[in-house]
Amino acid sequence: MNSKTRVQVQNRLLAGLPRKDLKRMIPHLEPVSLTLGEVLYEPGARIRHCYFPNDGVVSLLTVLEPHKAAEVGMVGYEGLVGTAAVVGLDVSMLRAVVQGAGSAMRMSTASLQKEFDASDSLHRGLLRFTHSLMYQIAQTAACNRFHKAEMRLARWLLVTRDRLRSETFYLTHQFLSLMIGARRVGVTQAAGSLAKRKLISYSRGDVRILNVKGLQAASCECYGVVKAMYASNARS
Amino acid sequence: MNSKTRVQVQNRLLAGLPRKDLKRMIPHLEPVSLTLGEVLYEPGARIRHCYFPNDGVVSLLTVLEPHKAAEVGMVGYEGLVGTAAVVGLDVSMLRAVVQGAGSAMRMSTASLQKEFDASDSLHRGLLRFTHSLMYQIAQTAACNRFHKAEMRLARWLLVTRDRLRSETFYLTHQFLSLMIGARRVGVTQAAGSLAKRKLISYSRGDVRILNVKGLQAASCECYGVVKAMYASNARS
DNA sequence: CGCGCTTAGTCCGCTTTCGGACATAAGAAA
DNA sequence: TTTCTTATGTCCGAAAGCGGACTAAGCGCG
Repeated sequence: MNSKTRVQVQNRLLAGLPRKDLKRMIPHLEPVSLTLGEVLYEPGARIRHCYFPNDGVVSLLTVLEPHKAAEVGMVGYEGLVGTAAVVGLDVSMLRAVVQGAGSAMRMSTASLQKEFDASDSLHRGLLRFTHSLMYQIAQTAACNRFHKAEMRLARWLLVTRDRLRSETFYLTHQFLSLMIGARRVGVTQAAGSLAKRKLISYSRGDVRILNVKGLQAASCECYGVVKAMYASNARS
Repeated sequence: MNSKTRVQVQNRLLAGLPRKDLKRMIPHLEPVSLTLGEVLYEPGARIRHCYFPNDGVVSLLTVLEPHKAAEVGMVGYEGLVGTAAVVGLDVSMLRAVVQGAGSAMRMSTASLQKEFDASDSLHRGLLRFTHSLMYQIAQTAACNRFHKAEMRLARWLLVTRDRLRSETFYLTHQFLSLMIGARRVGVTQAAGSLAKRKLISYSRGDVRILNVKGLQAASCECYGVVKAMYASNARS
């Protein structure tokens, strides 16, 4: 039994495929671990592999300057990182960075392009996911414009909690500031305010979510909107 | 000669199709005029038709509250309004509103879905356009976060100028405020500042761009970034 | 002509964020 | 233990944006 067959495929796009299609893909799928902070794509760089996360989370960031970026979307086990490469746009405009450690199945873009044409199921699943992601990004665009740092932080923590299925994770203020597109100081203040209200605790990178309901109340509606959108997408 | 055959198909997605594919689609394509301010989709409403603009521009907005919205993308003759419907997500999350009058070919989503499956060319063109749009939205998400109202306004005017191929157009401050996601007062101030520097003139809705170079300097880099992205996409 | 509607310009006080600098504090390394 | 590095917490003045209210200017229409 080699490492490939040992890995559980939890990715929803892959798991939803007919056995036949998945079997054909297996030889081209390489299990890889996603380590915290790992950068999968950098803007302007060629996309050589696409990633089907099994667990963990990958954040997509628009980078304006090296230390000025904002997260525009998150991809977990429900999707694929690198959708653009599938249609031939293989130079990334975004930075993709592992934000919650986990594992993924990766595939060269060339192989994936072939499979994309060969498997109707994969084709449909990918297109549908892409559009969900687009809506997520669109919601984030408005959120970035209108909602305060504290609300965005609360939203971000909730989304991350859902994805990682955990109430605690490791994050520095510096990292969070890149995610929600604020200054580190802004994160310190927002996190302090949430902590004061016992919604979270925070200690040197160790975040604990103490009160989910309360955190939802402190976040913006974008959390619920995007979650509902993904849920309805999963059903249909 | 009926009205259908009289209309010039200028839309790039349609014009790029093999004659055979286009011929098959013609009976299902209905020429419609896009009138300024017309709302094609409202969030939550079903998408019944998709639009291939020939000229004019359609803005895509994320709406948070009836009078709180931000534009996340613009679609003109290079694309299609309603891409999501093609993959079965036929409830719009965005508002689509005609921002520059013109004309389009429209098609029922059912017909378009069939053609999407039948025509490889259309299929490829649509997927590629969708990803360009996604990048555009992602850039806007960061722009909304980091750039000042005046820069966003300058960017918006430049993009609109490119799309409409005109140096003058009709826009109220109220309308612009929805586009760039600011208050009407914010638009008044920003427009006043640009006018003072002789980059534009503004009089009761009548906008004239006086100095393109200067306006570019006053705008954020997002203008160039998105423009370059579309250009490279058109080439490849 | 004049009323009323839409569009535009201004003012105010308040909150949020910015950019920069600086002072702790916890862990890791020496 | 001491030193370094990284992570946090705090403070400042300045800028931008918010929400609301109010004035003024153009325009159509009776």
